[in-house]
Amino acid sequence: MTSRARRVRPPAGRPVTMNDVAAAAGVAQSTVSRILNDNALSVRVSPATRERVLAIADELGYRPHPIARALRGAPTMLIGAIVRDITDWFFAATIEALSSRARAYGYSVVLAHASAAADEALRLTAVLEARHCDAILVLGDFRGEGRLAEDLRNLRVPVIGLWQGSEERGRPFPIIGVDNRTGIRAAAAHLVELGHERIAYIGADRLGDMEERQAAFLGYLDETGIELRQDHVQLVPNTIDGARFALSALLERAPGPTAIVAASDVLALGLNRAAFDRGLRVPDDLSIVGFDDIPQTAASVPGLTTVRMPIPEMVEAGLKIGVGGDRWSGDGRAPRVVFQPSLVVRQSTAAPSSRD
Amino acid sequence: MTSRARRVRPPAGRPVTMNDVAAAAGVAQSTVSRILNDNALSVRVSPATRERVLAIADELGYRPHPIARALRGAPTMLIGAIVRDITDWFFAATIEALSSRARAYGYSVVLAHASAAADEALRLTAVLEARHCDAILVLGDFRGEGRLAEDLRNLRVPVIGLWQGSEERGRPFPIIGVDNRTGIRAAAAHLVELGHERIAYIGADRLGDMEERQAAFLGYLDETGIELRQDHVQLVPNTIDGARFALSALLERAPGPTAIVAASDVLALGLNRAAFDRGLRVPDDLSIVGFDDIPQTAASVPGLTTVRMPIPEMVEAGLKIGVGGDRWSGDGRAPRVVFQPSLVVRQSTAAPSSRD
DNA sequence: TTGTATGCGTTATCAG
DNA sequence: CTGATAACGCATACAA
Repeated sequence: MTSRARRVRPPAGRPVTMNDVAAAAGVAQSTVSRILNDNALSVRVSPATRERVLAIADELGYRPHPIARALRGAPTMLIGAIVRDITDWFFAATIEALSSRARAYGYSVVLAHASAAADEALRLTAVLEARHCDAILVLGDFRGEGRLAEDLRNLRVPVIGLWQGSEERGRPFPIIGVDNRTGIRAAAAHLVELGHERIAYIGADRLGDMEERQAAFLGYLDETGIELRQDHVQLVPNTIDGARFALSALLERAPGPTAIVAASDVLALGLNRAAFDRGLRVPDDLSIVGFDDIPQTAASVPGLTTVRMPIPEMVEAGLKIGVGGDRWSGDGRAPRVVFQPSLVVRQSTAAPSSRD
Repeated sequence: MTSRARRVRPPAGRPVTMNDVAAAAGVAQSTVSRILNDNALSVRVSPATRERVLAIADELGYRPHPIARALRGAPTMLIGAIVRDITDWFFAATIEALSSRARAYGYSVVLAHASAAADEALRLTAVLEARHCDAILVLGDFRGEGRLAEDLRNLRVPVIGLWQGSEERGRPFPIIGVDNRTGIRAAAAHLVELGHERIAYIGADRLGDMEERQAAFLGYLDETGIELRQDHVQLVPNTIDGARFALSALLERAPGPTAIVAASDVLALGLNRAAFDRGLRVPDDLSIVGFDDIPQTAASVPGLTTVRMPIPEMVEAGLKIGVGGDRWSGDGRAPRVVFQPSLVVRQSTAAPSSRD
């Protein structure tokens, strides 16, 4: 250890910059920069200075300043997730999958939920912070939030929509969705095959995917000639309590349904709990089939028959388009990817009991 | 509209900067800057130029560049959340609460989960991106991730730990926790009052809070003179499947427990489902009490007796210390806030059935 | 009242 | 091989 080996720590209380390292090493700051990112550089530095600078950088505890890098145009390695309602278990599961998958790409996730009291200022905020991000995933349907759509349109970063419903209104960004029609028809067909004849539907209003599921349900019953009472279609908030409310409405006029198709697992699980609270046994007195296959179904008593949504695969597809190999150039038609759901039969569905 | 009214849009394909606005308005960039943040400025600009510049900024669609601002030292309005396991429903609920509360402060949340395959590089990443943030909340116990702790220590931003367990090892940052002892004793006392005598415990290993709960449970049984069989304490992963495994183990040697204290709701819900799959009725054959009162309990059949964790309040306290009015100066002892949990009795607990 | 100049921490392009 | 120097977009002390 030479007499010069002990170097002056720059005044603690301030992060160590390249300048500090350069000063301590007696070289130019640009030299430090070159050494510290030697990856794709054409110029080479002498092993001697490299060693020295690296050692000093380490000793001083130098850490690159991501914001300064970002200002220079480097990617921020941040993915923005604009989510309609983070309290919705479905979107929670989505964020979980997104966060996990994003990490595989080296990205982290910035949450911006626009839900509920989404007044103008907040929508703007969500968009402003978006400029921190390398890509934005819009999770869920944001119809009615006209301003958000417009803000997104003016953004410089790629935007990918997931679960936006399938309407083709010339959206300027890629969309990833699911074949709701196939999913719902599988669910309804399953109930019909079990022998149910009074099948109800509960869903939520104003949400693209939900509306498609409702239409698919009505279409299927129509085709198969099964009668559907008007009051056996209930539209409620997509919550546990919403489902409770829906069940009350469905049972108001006898005979009630022997089976219910719920447009989401949240509603299905809420239905299941509400049925229990009313003393109805599932599936003996009431069959329930959900949609999404969220992780919460693993704790459901009884196990929930549902339509599996390939959440991880869909998120992965979104990442590929946003920051991965499938990046969309922005030319021509925005790509649309549609995934196929599949029925998962568990214990919440059975043949209608004979006493009906 | 004068002949000069149509101004040249700066070459689309690049965000509009203050310079663009300045050029279009024929003023200096600094003037634009002054006008655009007129808040606490001592200097005044002429109403004429102000009008003009504002109009042009609007016309050009100027948006401030948050990264440039951040480089100048402005807060990023980002809160980092380092979470041990985002698939854990408890932490999912925490993130939900955090995201909601943070918005009230004008902040968004950056997720960085360090879980599972947390190799060195990733830990560093988590810390690097941290410099984007104005504060960091560490959710859950990270013992064993020694490097993370060290990295956090060197950080320039305030760090607040939540649910780290209560050990007082001279941590250099504020901690917010819950009184595990009181919570577990309330749960156990409830079962004892119902008449249970064979009470088991299941929890997870290596987690600060979990260990405290276990110790509290053992201590309580000891005090009240209730016998505890060695194999009636099961340590498993904090998952639905972990609980399933634990139940198998608990029932291996007759007589099995008539009641189980689970160290988390995830375990309790898993237990409930596993009991159902084995044909055990809850609470008739088996009483279950959980810990946390996560939102998923609202869908549980039957309703889960549990110990309520004041998640929103705790998150709020963390935000107050990190970015709110209770900011910690860094001097003296780091503050510790301990919240009190409370028992919520629902349907998963009852007196042991007489056939036992 | 407004313009000029400087710096925040990097990276990149020049010269030397 | 290395050292100046100029951006990146913005805020601000200082000069006019």
